[in-house]
Amino acid sequence: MTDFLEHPLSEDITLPAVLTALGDETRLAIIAILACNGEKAMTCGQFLQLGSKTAISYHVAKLREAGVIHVRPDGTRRLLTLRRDDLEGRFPGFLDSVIASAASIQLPDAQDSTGMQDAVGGR
Amino acid sequence: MTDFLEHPLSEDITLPAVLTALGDETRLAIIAILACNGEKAMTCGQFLQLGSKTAISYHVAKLREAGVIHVRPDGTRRLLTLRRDDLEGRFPGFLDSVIASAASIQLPDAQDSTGMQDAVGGR
DNA sequence: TTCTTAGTTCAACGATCATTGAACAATAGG
DNA sequence: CCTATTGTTCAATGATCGTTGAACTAAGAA
Repeated sequence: MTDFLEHPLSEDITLPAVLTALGDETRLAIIAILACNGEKAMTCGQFLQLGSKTAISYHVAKLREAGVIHVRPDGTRRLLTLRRDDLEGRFPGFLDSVIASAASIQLPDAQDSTGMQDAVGGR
Repeated sequence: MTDFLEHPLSEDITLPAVLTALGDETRLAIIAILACNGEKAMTCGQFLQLGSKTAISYHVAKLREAGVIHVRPDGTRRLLTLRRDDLEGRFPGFLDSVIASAASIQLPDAQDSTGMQDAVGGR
């Protein structure tokens, strides 16, 4: 596993890149879930409701490369956090409005019918 | 010219569609210019600095289909306006933050070196 | 009518996208 | 050691994207 995860510097985060990164239902769901999880980091595995292991890895990389999230290796896991402060500094008010609007979107539910089960609470 | 231009109803405007529509430098420039033009409508021809006639037509259609702008036929022209109220109703604060952030992006300048010349005023 | 202006439509093209499955790497636990 | 667990990488696939140029439509002006 390449341990040097590239993150753009705050000042290198661009609006088109962020908009493109968020213009996908899966990635929007990821940041919505991250946001309503407070400051706590989450792992890739907690998003498997949204797609295959490979797909999540792909989308997480997109969000990281755009500067939307930070990814920190922790053993075999990756701890994901929203880059709230960096985004607020670059595009004031933007992330909050996106999160507020995205929160009302129904998450693509997993292959059972028990509702969100522990989609947000983690496991 | 098909005179029935399809616009999504306000309640059918989705966040992923809007984010995707704005995740392109040319389209971001279009809405930034529209925004700093106040309430006044603009025509496609006023954006030819940003690309060919065909390209502008393509991007304007994308913005319209996503619900970001309204397009009204007026003779052979199309009068473009931002759907400010509809977007504010659906995603409060979103458009303003995007416009504020996009305003500081340098517009792709035309093929001369005189700066922005009449980038906003049209030709 | 003819000519011009404003914009659309179409087919083509190369580029990027999102997904899949198989293989792999790295850590953790027995 | 062996074996899960967690996540990445790769090649392949079909879909969508953004641009181009040519042809076209619609309206206005001479």
